[in-house]
Amino acid sequence: MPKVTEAHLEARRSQIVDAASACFARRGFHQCTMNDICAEAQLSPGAVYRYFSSKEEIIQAMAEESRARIASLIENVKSQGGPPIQVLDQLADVFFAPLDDPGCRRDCGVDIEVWAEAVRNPAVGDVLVRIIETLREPFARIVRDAQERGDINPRLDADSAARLMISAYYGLLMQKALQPDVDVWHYVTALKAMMGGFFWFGQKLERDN
Amino acid sequence: MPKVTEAHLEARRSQIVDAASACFARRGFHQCTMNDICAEAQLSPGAVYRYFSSKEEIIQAMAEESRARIASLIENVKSQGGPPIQVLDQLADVFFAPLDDPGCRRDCGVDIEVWAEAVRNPAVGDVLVRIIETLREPFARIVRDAQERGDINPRLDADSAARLMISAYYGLLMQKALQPDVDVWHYVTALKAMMGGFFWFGQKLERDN
Amino acid sequence: MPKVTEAHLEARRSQIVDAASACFARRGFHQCTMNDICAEAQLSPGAVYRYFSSKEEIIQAMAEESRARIASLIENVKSQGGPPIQVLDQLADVFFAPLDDPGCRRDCGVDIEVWAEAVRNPAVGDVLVRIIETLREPFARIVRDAQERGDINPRLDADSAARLMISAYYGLLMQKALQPDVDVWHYVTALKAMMGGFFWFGQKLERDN
Amino acid sequence: MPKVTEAHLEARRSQIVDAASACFARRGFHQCTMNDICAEAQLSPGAVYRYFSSKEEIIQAMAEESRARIASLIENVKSQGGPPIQVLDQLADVFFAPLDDPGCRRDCGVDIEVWAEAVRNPAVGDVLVRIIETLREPFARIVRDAQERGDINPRLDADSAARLMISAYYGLLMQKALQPDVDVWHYVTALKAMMGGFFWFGQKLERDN
DNA sequence: GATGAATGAGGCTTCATTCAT
DNA sequence: AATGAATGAAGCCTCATTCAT
Repeated sequence: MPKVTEAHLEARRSQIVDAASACFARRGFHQCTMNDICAEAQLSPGAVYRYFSSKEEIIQAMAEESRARIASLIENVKSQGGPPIQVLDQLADVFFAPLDDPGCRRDCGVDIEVWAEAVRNPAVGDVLVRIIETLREPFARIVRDAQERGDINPRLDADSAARLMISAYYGLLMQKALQPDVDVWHYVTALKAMMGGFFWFGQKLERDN
Repeated sequence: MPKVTEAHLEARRSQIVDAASACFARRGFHQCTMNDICAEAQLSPGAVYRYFSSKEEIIQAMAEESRARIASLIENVKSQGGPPIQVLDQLADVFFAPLDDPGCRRDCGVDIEVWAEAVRNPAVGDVLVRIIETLREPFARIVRDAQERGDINPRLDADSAARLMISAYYGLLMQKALQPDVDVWHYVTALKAMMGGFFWFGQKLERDN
Repeated sequence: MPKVTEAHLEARRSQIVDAASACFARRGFHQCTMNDICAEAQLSPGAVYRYFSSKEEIIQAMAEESRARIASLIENVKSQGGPPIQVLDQLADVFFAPLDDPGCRRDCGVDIEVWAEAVRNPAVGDVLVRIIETLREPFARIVRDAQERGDINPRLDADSAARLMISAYYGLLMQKALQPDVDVWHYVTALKAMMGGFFWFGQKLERDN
Repeated sequence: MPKVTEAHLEARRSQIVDAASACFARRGFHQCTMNDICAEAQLSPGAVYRYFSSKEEIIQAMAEESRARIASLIENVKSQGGPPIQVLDQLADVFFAPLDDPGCRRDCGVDIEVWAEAVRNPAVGDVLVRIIETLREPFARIVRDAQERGDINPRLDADSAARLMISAYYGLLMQKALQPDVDVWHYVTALKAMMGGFFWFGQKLERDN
């Protein structure tokens, strides 16, 4: 009956990662002790260490969960089809909506800490690189497809355009972490205008305002 | 003799902050001990604590030094005058150039760690907010000035535009920290194209390619 | 059906003690966890604890097994009869032969650890004392018998002589544990020479070379 | 003034090693915590870790101290000169005397634990090997010298003879650790008889009884 | 002003043992 | 009889900070 065990194993791992997320959000990585996580997960240290062999591995799992969430977000939007501009619009909406949540400050903080961790910790770094690639590839593909169809200036570097969009997202995330009052939708409007003026020949700027 | 003392005090503080920067770049904040910093600064712990009352205060000072550097960069460019588009172009060049340095990975790492620290630590947070404002204000002013002169679409939210530029900078910084091979100048070209298509009515996209 | 149960119980205990011996030989007592032992024995912790109520009890059982082996070795040799000097010779051969095995380093290590354990742990201590007595008694008896028959100097303290023989064995065991290249048979030859010159009046030294 | 520092450093190391010896004697290595040692040494954990980077390193230092003590014992006796048989006699007296102390059980226990540690821990193993060699070499040299002078049977393997003497010492140490009532001087008498009968042609057994 | 030895709270992790199933 | 997930006390060690000199 590996089914039960497998399910149980995943349930426990989730339980722990969720508890860790909550703790990290509350106090940050380095202020947060394993005991905090254990208490939050209502598990003993020994139990937690059955599922993760170190604090770092929990962070890794958290990053990976984050990656999977992002990948499925993108997949969802892409699977609905539609013209590139609409796909990009929807992606923008889907990604930025959570940043408008008043409680997002916490999650943004964790995201930045994960990023900081990634710089020093190759295992986490790999996951973050995969997140970047998970974002960059579909963005770049959309741009390239549109370029082939003649909708976008063909001389534009698709990868750089994709990276700019990634920057738009993470850059706002960072700013919101410190200044929660920044207006997300004004920012998104400006972003869309930028993408519109940028990408589509003859696109009217007015559409975005 | 307050003059001498003052100078000495500042020299020591600089010495310590520089040592700390080097250590942080090498191993990261939380991996880096006060002893590491003391060794790097060739000072005893007691001496270091004469100038900074905690590790956190050193980080704060480091962030503050970073802010001052950024402010003076901007001041330099602005003081040269010229039309807004040219000022922005030059700002972009000045800011992004260091990211093209092969050794920038380290410094980017420290920047991100400072950001993570800022989220949990109000004193550092304040400094980082001032950095954001140091960037946002002149950017927004340039946009607003251009709007008043009719050079930029008046319906655009100047603050959001400024924040997008900040995002473009920190977003690349983050990506470079994990993927040092990203091409900075392709990215900057795309960024300028975006700003061009975005801001200036009638501006030709071709100018950016 | 107590017979079946009894047999099963003993089989399980043996299985566990053997597994423990293997683990201890591999990594040492204190480096070796109950889980290691369980894995080696292909048994769950719960099962192991059904047969032994603590790790210490396993060590005790291992020591006891060792004692039984030693006792039967001696019994075997003694049951073959023969003059004392020949019995001693054969005992020496039987005891020292295993120390000549290239893999003996491991077993020697375990023996020494058991000895160390015995010092702190009365239960194990008792078993080790019985081992000493298991050796001392027959040795001393052989000496005393020979003294009564006039073959050995009657003024010699039989117990001390027996203890010297025990020392000769365990002393080499210790040296082999650290220096596996020590030549066992040179050592044994010297030992026999010593015993010969020592015990038997008129015995020629030359017999041992 | 490196003098002060150097002296202080050695004093502290001694203080710590002494405290550790006391603790180990009382409770054994693995039952003894770093905190126990700190308390015994009246030092904080941090202080202890300034001088030794791990518990294991303390054990190593203890073993090394033991080696030095043994080496100087031997040096002392040898420097007094005299015929080989007399040197050996004196060495025996000097080595075995401490085993007659009623409190020796503790120290014997520590010695055995060090030996057990040496089997698993190469650093300690090296020190123990040096101890063996510190004993073996002078013993073997004495034997060889006597052989050259014709005092000892030349066909005897000097190294094996030396190792037998080492065994005589450590073997008794082990037995005393478990059976403190063993009579040391009976044992030594028997040992000397053995060496006498063994080594010296024509030597009368009666001299040893 | 400077030194650096000392402090000591507290972090991460291990592992012998238990107990619900 | 057996399983193996869970427990939780306790160990080793770190490191920001202090203070006697």
